[in-house]
Amino acid sequence: MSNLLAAYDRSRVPRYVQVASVFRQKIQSGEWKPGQKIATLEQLQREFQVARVTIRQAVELLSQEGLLGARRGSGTFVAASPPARQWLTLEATWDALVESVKANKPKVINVKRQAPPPVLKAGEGHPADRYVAIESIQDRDGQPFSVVDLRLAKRVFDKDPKLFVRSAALAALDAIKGLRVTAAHQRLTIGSASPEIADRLKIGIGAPTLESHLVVLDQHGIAIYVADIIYRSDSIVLQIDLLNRS
Amino acid sequence: MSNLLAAYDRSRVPRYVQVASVFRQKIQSGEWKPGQKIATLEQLQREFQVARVTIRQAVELLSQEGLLGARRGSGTFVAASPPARQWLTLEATWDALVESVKANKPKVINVKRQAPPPVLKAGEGHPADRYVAIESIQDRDGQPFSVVDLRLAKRVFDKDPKLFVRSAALAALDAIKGLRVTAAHQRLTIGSASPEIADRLKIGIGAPTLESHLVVLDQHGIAIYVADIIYRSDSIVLQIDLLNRS
DNA sequence: CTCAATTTGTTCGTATGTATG
DNA sequence: ACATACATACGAACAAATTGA
Repeated sequence: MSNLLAAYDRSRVPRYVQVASVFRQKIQSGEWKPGQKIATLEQLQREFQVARVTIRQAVELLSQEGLLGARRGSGTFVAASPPARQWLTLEATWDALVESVKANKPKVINVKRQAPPPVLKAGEGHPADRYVAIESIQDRDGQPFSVVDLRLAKRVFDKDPKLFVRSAALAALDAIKGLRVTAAHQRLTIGSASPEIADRLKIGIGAPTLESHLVVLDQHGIAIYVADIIYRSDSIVLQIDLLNRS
Repeated sequence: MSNLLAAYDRSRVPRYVQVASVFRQKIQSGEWKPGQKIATLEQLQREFQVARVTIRQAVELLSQEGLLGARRGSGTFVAASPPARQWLTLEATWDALVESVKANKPKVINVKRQAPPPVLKAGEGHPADRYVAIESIQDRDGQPFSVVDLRLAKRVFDKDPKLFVRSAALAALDAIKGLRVTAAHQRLTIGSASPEIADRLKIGIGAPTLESHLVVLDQHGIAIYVADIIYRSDSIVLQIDLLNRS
């Protein structure tokens, strides 16, 4: 085994939190099965090269999350039915994406009728004359899972303002007649939550996020839809059919 | 402005680390430009609602990373040329993916001629008779960026064992004659690094990772290639053309 | 049933890190 | 830089519950 102590120090996260995140992963991956008794504190202490109290703190943390339960004299056990993770599937094709966002009812936070144009990189088309900005939060089961900062070409927005505010803009785009989408491109990266985002997604500041930069072009190569979408990183799955036979 | 103090407490990461991660994001996103003078400690202290020393600690952390520099009496400045991030683009179509991995020279850590079959979920095809396991690390510029845990159908592996060990297995798959790939599916999630992975990728334990579960089926629906690939989450971009007109 | 071994829970002392004013 | 308070981390010891011989 390699040098664990050096690994702990590569991060400034408290050790018991690091240990807890390893435990959590083991439970969620199924390496530790529901109801199973895990190793004793002493064994774990040796395995993770930390003090017993530190293991205890990690166990304590996961007990609060409902993933572990410790019983004095008998041992520590994985919960019989650990809280199931609610996965949210991100789609990687236009049709599937539009279909999946139809169910969304965004909470609109802010609408600016006159907004500065979005920053477009090479290959992201030409800017429209004017843009409208729409900020919104997407929920599922009352839990926020993404924050959307959208620039929409005003010309497009004006075709049906209410529709764009009431429903997911992508679905609205698809529904509008006489509009031809000729290119749609998504760029995904992993970032960390700013204070505003952390507040809106109910996650910690600096917690990992999945950031999507989504650009849609019309038949003239004009960027009519430019969104920066930030998802909470737990509970997000991206499914990609590499051969595109849907 | 919302309640920052509650947001800090949602995470057990030290405050100055949280503040530092916000600063880092501002620099990397370009909101704070190279060479620019940032706000004074007093202003930042008010904005972030933390003590002065806490801001100082965050600045200190980023100074060590070469992103900030503080000069007594004059202020704190963004580095003139912050260390550029090396982006690694993940492709979302078979052809682009195969093309992109051709340049990879994996460091093979371990090869097992007889390995247990991979765990296949619904829609991931049928298992082959026998599998070979290959563990490897992918580097770029001497920096490890991913760890691959691969199960390869033995029948396929035996067609050219050296090729599979020497080059990226996906490219090798594509190169082998008489093999028809009929489906290839990728499932991406965001996870956290186990001690082993942390050690191999030179990141902190529990640091966010991008996990790819990649399954390739042959003409009989047999899962001939099943890989679990773990990437460091910084420096990864996923490009998706939603309309597939490449 | 009793006893001893096992296992978690709790506390003490100490040192260092974090956070505030 | 200082004073203060609390969190983290370690090692060690002891208490309390459980188990099985």
